[in-house]
Amino acid sequence: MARLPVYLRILVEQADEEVDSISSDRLAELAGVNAAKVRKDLSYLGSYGTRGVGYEVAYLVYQIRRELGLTHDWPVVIVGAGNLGQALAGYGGFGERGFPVAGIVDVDPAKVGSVLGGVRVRHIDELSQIVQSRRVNIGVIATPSAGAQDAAERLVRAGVTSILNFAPVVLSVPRSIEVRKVDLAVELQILSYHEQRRATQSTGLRSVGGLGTPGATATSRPASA
Amino acid sequence: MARLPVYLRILVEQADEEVDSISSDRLAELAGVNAAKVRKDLSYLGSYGTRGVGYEVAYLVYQIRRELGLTHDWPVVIVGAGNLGQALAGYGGFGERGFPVAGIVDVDPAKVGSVLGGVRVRHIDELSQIVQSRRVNIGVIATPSAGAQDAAERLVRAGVTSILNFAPVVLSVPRSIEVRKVDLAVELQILSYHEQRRATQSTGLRSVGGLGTPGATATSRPASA
DNA sequence: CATTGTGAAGCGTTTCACAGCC
DNA sequence: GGCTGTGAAACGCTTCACAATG
Repeated sequence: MARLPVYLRILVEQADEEVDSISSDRLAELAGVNAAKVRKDLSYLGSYGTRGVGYEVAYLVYQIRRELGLTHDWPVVIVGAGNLGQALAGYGGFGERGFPVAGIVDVDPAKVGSVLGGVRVRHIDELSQIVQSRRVNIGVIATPSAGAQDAAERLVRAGVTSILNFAPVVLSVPRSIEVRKVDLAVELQILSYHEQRRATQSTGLRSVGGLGTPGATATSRPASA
Repeated sequence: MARLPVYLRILVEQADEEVDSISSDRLAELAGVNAAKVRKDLSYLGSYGTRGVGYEVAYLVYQIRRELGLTHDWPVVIVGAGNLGQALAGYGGFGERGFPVAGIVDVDPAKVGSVLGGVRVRHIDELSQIVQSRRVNIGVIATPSAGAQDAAERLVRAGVTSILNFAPVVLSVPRSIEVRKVDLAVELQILSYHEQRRATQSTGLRSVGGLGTPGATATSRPASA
């Protein structure tokens, strides 16, 4: 599931380069995964490749877009106009990829009014109004930890049904709400874990064991030709 | 593995609130996971709880920190001083959590010299020098997609052994390098997939099936008392 | 007697391996 | 001949269930 967006990006790139047919082998190589996995994944879409040939790029792009619901835009609203909120709003790739920023809100009246990436920061009390008038389904939480739960509750009350949470807290929301979390500290700590293993392994300071590193965890394999 | 940092954060919070003993049940509730999972996870650390009582918070914090290699700081270097790089540098929580920003570099001479979050932006040619003098092991790629592979190669050449990549591309690096990826577009597209399912399910436009949503995927469960 | 630690079962995902097809 | 589609095996992670124990 998390791989479909990756395939999609690669396929779009390939289409830009006038490639119109691709094998599972090649796609796997570009995506840094196993070819059998690519075929299994694509088989769930019900879309068919051609045996002996491969998959038609344009058709696959269409199918994946369809499956992911990317046939139309999904406006998002950002809660929190601090460093991160500003960066997200300013990052053009958001709108480009079908997720235009319908609004940014903050609790701090001092932040209201400034313009970020073409969108004016509004007060959080206007959240419901933005969500309703712009038909927003997806909310992004870019507040400090302390404000995240409140932001989530406001988003849910406003009618948002999916949340992307950048705050390092476990949100408590109704189970019908889809939540995804991006936690920078967690990512860095996982890297730190590997660095530490590296260090202790070579010096033999610690005996054995530790948590598993099956093969090459989350690591991208070289994909050059 | 990815859960240890979450436990750690919660345990530190609990310690701040003067809680000195915690059961797997309670920790599981706060972390939004199953209690058996917590116990299994903690058992890998070799750290022992007390049957009938629970785990000693301070001791667990120490053990997890140790396992994750968080007993000392890991300076990081950020490549790319655009929106995201700026936000990352400006985000204080980075240094607080043991990952001080040792430097920010950019290819664009126009960006060099400005100061972000107390760190002056330097030219990418100085990367090696920063990595070596500051003993940096972890690099963060915050460049546009087009520059990411080059950034990765420079980081590796400079001696970095772990990379956190925010660019939506599959990096090709030696297998000894640990890479983690944070892809905002992928996260949003996964949410879009769920939104789309929601929409089609209720209107019955599409028949059945689709990719699995086992239970409540990646969703945090309510954890209130 | 509440709670840990852990074998064993359950389950979803990955990989293999090859039949089927163009 | 080359490549897809897919049963079946392998694997790893999650959950159960309960014996062990402070």
